[in-house]
Amino acid sequence: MSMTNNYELYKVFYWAAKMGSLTQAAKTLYLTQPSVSHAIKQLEERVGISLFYRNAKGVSLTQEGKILFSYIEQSQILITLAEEKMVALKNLDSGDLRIGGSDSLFKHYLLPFLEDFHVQYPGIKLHLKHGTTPEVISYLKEGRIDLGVVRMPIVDSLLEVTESIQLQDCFVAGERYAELKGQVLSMEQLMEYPVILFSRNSRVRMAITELFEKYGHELKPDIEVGSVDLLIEFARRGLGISFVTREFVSKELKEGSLFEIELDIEVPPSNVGMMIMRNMPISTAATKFLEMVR
Amino acid sequence: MSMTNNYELYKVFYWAAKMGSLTQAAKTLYLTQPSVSHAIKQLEERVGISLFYRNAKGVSLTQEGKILFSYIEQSQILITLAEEKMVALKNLDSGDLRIGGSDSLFKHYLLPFLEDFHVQYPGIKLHLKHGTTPEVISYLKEGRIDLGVVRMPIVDSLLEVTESIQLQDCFVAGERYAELKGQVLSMEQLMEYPVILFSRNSRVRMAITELFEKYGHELKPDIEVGSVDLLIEFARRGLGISFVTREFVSKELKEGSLFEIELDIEVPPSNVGMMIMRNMPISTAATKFLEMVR
DNA sequence: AGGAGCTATAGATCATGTCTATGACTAATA
DNA sequence: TATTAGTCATAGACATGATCTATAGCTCCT
Repeated sequence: MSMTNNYELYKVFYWAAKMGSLTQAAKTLYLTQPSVSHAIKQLEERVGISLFYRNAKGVSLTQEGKILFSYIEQSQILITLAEEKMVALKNLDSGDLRIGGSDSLFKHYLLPFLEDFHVQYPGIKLHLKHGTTPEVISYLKEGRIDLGVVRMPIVDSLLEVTESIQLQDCFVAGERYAELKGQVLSMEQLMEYPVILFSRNSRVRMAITELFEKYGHELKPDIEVGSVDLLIEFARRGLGISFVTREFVSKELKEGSLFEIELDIEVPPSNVGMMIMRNMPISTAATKFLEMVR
Repeated sequence: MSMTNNYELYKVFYWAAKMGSLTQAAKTLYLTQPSVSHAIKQLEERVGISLFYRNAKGVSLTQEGKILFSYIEQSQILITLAEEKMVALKNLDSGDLRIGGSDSLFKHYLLPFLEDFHVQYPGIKLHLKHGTTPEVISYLKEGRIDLGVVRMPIVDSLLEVTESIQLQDCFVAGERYAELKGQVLSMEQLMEYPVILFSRNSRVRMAITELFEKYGHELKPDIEVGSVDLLIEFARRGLGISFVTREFVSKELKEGSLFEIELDIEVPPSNVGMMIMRNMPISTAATKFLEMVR
């Protein structure tokens, strides 16, 4: 298929032409002069055209050699650029890191790591793609993100999930329901108040719904919102009792604008999971980021 | 200097990426699948980055692999174009043929060959560079022409000269000097008439001047012209006796507008010489042309 | 469950790229 | 003019490493 069947010869040709000397080319290529001489001879034989004039001070291209060189030069430059680019990617001087997850996890969990990473590797472009857990999983499988950050549990044989910090979800309310402070509510009691939940198909929403179901209750929210920020804000304004991740409202709990409502059952804690594709190579940037998170 | 130290690997990479399958790449490259697998593995190790995802139906590029491919693809395309160009040059579907010589030799000697050559190899561009013999020789040495066509003798150790047809120079005149028809003139007698010669540093001019000198005469032209056409035209119009190459005025001699003046000495014939550089590779086009001329 | 793809691995083989040593040549020196 | 110092070419030995065969492991599809 290829005329020469050895592209290595073009590298030798390139340097021989560029240096105007087989001896110099040999030095550049860390070869001996006879090797270069032999390589050029071979190339000429395979192409079937003389490419160089040999004279006492070195070599110079023939008419045909010049034509060949005009192509090969470009080709070699591209390879050099490619190699430089690869080194940059490896050194994390350049590249992309694409992470999928929920806005809340980005904001409340990942942000400090992202900041550190960006400071340390400013050449890496960060792409944050938010979506629900199933969306993030499919992004991952489609190769549109390098890693996904979601709430556990995840069961998918194609994914490799490493658990990160543990988070505790809980119900919180604002001053409006101050009478509940210090009390321990049953599920029935809780459900008498307006409940604010995250929108469907969120993992946290599913978890609490399932927990209530286990005890024979159907937890139906009075208000359904699409962001953790709204969940917090609504609770503060007294619109109801929000089910949120305790760690994400630590500021509000501390300053007292929200308080936690204790239940007579235990809401099981859940972990943050970092997902990557199983048995698939992972980019240098993603590897480095995962190391940082641990 | 080079990261991979084997550009051959890029060829394998290119085809593996292009085909999306190591097995298919192997077929394209006339290799076995393990060879390709091994080559890709090596490239990945040397670059230090995973380039492919391996899955059950073949391989697909990673993010980094895609970046590498964007460079390598261009590079490979250029090499392919280069190889196609080389084949075209070799097959004389493309290329240049640069010939140096005098206008008169082009017109009266080389023209039919040039026509034949052009018909047979229409893809080859012809460059005719006219000049005096020393000029043609220096063009040749500077590599600005592939071959030179001049009048013999040429003595230059750097040149390889092959003699071609023999030409006979002679004096001719037009009707104005009809009285000289049939006469045999001595040099002295000839010199009593106005003599028209080609401009200095032409080989023919030098030859006749030297011949006269040998007999103790100094041949000084009354008119000096720069082209053979003018030499002929001036003689026809009776401005004097021109020293021309007999073969170049055969038409005029036949139709009677010019007649040859016989001398009592013999003007030695001289050959046309085709010059190329000694010990220098010669282009395919030039080789073919030389073959045609013989 | 079985078959038909795919890629990976191990180990043997042998082609060929590379080396050393030397020669031939040219150009610029002494 | 002889010498020297550079060039590239050639020959033959050597060893690297590219390539092969054989085989295994895996995934998908029937």
